[in-house]
Amino acid sequence: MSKQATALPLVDLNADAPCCPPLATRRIPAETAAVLAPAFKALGDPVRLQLMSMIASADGGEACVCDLTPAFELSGPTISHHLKTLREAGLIDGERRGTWVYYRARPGIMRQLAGLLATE
Amino acid sequence: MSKQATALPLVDLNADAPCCPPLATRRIPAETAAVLAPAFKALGDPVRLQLMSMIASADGGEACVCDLTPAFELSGPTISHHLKTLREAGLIDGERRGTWVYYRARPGIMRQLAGLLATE
DNA sequence: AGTCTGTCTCGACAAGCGTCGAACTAGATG
DNA sequence: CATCTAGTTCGACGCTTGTCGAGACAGACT
Repeated sequence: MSKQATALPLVDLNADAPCCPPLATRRIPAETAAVLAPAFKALGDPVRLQLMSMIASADGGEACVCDLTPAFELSGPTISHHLKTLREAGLIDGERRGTWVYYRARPGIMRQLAGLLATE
Repeated sequence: MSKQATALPLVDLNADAPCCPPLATRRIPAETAAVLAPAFKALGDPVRLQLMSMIASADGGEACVCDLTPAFELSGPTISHHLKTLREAGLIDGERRGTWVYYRARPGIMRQLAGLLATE
């Protein structure tokens, strides 16, 4: 349930400190782009962007799938698929507790992405 | 050359002030997600992420296609296609000056995206 | 006008993605 | 054990995307 994209080279997506200077400050190396692009890609779908926001802004920092699914006019498998995509991009982490599954945001990678886009 | 995604409702991608509170503060409305997701999607390709960085970090704030293309092992049409994608996402703006075409980053939307991801 | 160079458009192709229903698994509860 | 519910996985379907080569277009320079 906490499966990670396996082999995260050179860039630590969980670090608190920014991995790299803003995109506009210095040209991103190809390896960095290869690691970070999938995270942006995962956020590049309206449903996943909303899911991400619902999870990150949820009370207690976590959201139950049972609360996420009915917020969309989409089938359960489709929501599950989007959550898997976010998970494999390293943006969220899921945990089963009894009957329900809860997801929480991984703050490290969010900081990496925000730092990269910073214009300062 | 400065074609825009036409009809930007509710959210002004060029504004200097953030359009909305961070993703983790309040749940993003569907309309906002629909407007912002395409920008993340455009950044969700390693080549485009590098292009974006090369343009945004270039001397004078602009980069010539003639300098961008040879930086990748890709055909001219492919680079041109990626630049068009970034353009249509509102991330860059192109201008022809004589023989060459120059692209520059649109700082407003970058701020919107960074603000949305801010964890504060 | 002719030509050369830089960039874009077009058409094609394989690969990837979003969606669904059906079938499956994990826990809870009878 | 039987059954019910919450989520996930699987297989399939059409649509989108990344890539290319061929050709078109725009300026510069003979």
